[in-house]
Amino acid sequence: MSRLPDHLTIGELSQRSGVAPSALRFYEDVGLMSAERTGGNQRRYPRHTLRRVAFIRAAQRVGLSLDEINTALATLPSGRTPTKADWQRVSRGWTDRIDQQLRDLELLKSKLTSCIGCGCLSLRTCLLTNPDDYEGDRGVGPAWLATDENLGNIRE
Amino acid sequence: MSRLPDHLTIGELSQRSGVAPSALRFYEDVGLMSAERTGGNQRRYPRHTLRRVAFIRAAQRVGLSLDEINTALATLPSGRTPTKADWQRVSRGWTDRIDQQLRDLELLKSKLTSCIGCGCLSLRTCLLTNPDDYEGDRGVGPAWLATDENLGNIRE
DNA sequence: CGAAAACCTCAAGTAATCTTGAAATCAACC
DNA sequence: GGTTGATTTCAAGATTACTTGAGGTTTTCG
Repeated sequence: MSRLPDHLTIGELSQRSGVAPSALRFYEDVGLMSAERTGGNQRRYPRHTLRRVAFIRAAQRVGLSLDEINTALATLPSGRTPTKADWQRVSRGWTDRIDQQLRDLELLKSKLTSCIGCGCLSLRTCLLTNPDDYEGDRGVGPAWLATDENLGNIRE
Repeated sequence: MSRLPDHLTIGELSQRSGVAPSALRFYEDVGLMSAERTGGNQRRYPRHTLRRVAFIRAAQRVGLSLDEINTALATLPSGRTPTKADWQRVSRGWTDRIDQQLRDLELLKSKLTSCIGCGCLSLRTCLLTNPDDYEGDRGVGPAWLATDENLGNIRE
């Protein structure tokens, strides 16, 4: 229980990271991590692998694909142990990314709110679906948005 | 061009909604929408179908799966045309959902920020991956977080 | 009328991220 | 040393949301 070995089995790493063994093997397959092996060919993970798994999961939560994570990891120096500065450089991008996501969500929310206000769900005015305005050739102005007749024919 | 027919072909609906024909057919397959047919079996969409497509895409942007969207649509009255109130009820849930997403992201960001501050990426302290705290039996206190030796063994 | 563009169905493929299962081996414990 | 639980590999399957292709029909337009 409290033995604190400096190598973890895949089961232990799974327990402690909350990532299924199958996922860990998968990460290895795609080159995101590696493992030492016992004489009997079982994986043994050095302790710092926990950090690597943390990195991967955190990056995923920021919305990176495994491919992108691989790329991000590749920008870390392979010759030497990454410094705090290296790590900060990489994770800085995440903060930016989160900020962008926050902005997107805020925008979506405000659009949705005005949609609820008018109750229309018009493709033209409610740009939930099309971030860029696009052409539709209906000749009806904004007034129709509020008319009851235009509402909710969603279920036909 | 400006004929404004009250039925659209799949190509027209695709153009105006920005959704590929194949996707529209797919939505029909999974029961998200329906279409009238010509004598020659081609789809013809009543104009309000645009709104339904808008609904679907908007819901997707809020993070709903097509299954969830189907469920949401099912809560709309099938006998009558949904009212503005019906529609607002449904989309209210979206706003809540967006708010939740915003909260999650803010939390993630603040955690990430403190992680960057210490540069550690410890599974225990940076709960990016595990929202709920969990047990790890290392006996080392917070102090190690700042030591250089613990940093960035991400690339082993 | 006849050609071209658009549409039809159905099956299969794609992409990402894993999970499951089978059959066999390894490690740990008494 | 044997039993049991953990681990191994490899192939195939799961899920979501579509796209692509083949082979054939319909619509439209000149």
